[in-house]
Amino acid sequence: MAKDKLSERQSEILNFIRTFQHESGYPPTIRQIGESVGISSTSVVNYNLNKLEKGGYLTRDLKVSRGLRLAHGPDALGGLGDVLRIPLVGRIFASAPVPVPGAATSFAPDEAIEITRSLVKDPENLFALQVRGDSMIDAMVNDGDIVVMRRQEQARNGEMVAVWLNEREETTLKHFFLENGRVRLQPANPTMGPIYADPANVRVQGKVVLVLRQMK
Amino acid sequence: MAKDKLSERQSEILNFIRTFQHESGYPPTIRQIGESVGISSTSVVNYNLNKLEKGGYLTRDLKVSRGLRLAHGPDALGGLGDVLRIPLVGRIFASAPVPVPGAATSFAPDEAIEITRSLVKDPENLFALQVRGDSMIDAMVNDGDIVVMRRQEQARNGEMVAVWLNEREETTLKHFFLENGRVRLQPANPTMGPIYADPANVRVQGKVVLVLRQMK
DNA sequence: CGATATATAGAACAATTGTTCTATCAAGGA
DNA sequence: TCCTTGATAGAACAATTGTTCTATATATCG
Repeated sequence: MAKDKLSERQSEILNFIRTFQHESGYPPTIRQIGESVGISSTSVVNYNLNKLEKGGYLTRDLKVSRGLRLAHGPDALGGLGDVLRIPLVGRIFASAPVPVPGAATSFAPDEAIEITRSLVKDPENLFALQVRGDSMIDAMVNDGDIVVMRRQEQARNGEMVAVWLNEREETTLKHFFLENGRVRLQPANPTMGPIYADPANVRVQGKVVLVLRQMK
Repeated sequence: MAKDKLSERQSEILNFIRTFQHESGYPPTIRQIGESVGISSTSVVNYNLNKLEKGGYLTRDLKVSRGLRLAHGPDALGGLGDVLRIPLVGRIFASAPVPVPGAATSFAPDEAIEITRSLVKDPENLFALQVRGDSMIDAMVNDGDIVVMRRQEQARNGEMVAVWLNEREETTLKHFFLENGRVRLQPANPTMGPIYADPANVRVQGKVVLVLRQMK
């Protein structure tokens, strides 16, 4: 059972939650819902909320006060349609590998940047890093710049990736090319030459999808 | 006392609230805030929240669990409305002045880029240009990059501006410094030296506020 | 009819959560 | 030096709030 049609009461509940959330900035309590809909018993509200959750109309967080949110539907609360919030997971500099966030890790970064979805084609697996130092100027990336990356271990020819070079023990941002069994890493700065490396010594850590430089 | 500058802790708190609200759909509790920022005492969190409310950064509803919301600012509860649509008015290259859009001109560009308001501090008089050619690599700006500029004829020291140099007949992006009656234009690339010019021969066309580079 | 599922009420409970009070410590000012 | 202010900690308290349990009524189905 997924989407049953709503009872009159359940519609009222949804409606009230929507209004309350909009006006208060946070969801109502069970008792507030009951009061607005004319239910004296908290258990009945709870009962209906569970129904609504089963129906996919909202999500609940158990044991959490006001722990519910409307499903992202026609006019969901957040409405964050075209704004992506990308975790700023750390710094990137030449002398250390990229701090790639773990796959299933539900980390909670206290910092994040927001960009419009239109700036990237695929919003999956993105994270952001701030560049530390001048070591990546050959990638046209300056101290303080923010690079948005997608986590991936494989690179296709021509993509700009962050790689860790075992031999040199450094992280660098380069355009990646696999040619005749060796890797050519081409700086973005057209005035500079490529470096070559053995594929075994190159570890791709992510693909650069966006570089942001904010001026003071 | 209205708008004091925030302490490090208070910034963290605001940041956490923003992130939490975004991810959960409702605000955090006092104890959740304390935990995330590293405060063991609920009274200290309460203390800082009151400070923040006095400063106008958020609103609180007394005696209400999770009863706080961020002030309608950079990204208030909804998060919507903080997307700026910036007209892409043309190309910028070395051999021509910047195509600055007219002041009151209500032009209707067919192209535009969208960015979140949080990426710029003042959303007034912005326009965007796409860089053509490799002539601005000394400004760490590559062919294809998009520069977002604010229209202005005056520059303050240290700002990165687009200037037209009468003598050389070229447009360039440099950090601007007025020193002892002459203009020093400093490339963003720290490995390159400045050029000097007579103020009469330097025409500031706009201030660079953001550089965007999208990777294929 | 009897059985089962649905919807509702009321009450009690336990956990969550905001508030308040006292105390400590450092930095200035009088 | 003493006193005030700002910032922090800890604990205790009281209100809020989600959960659970029992009970009742109504319907539907065999």
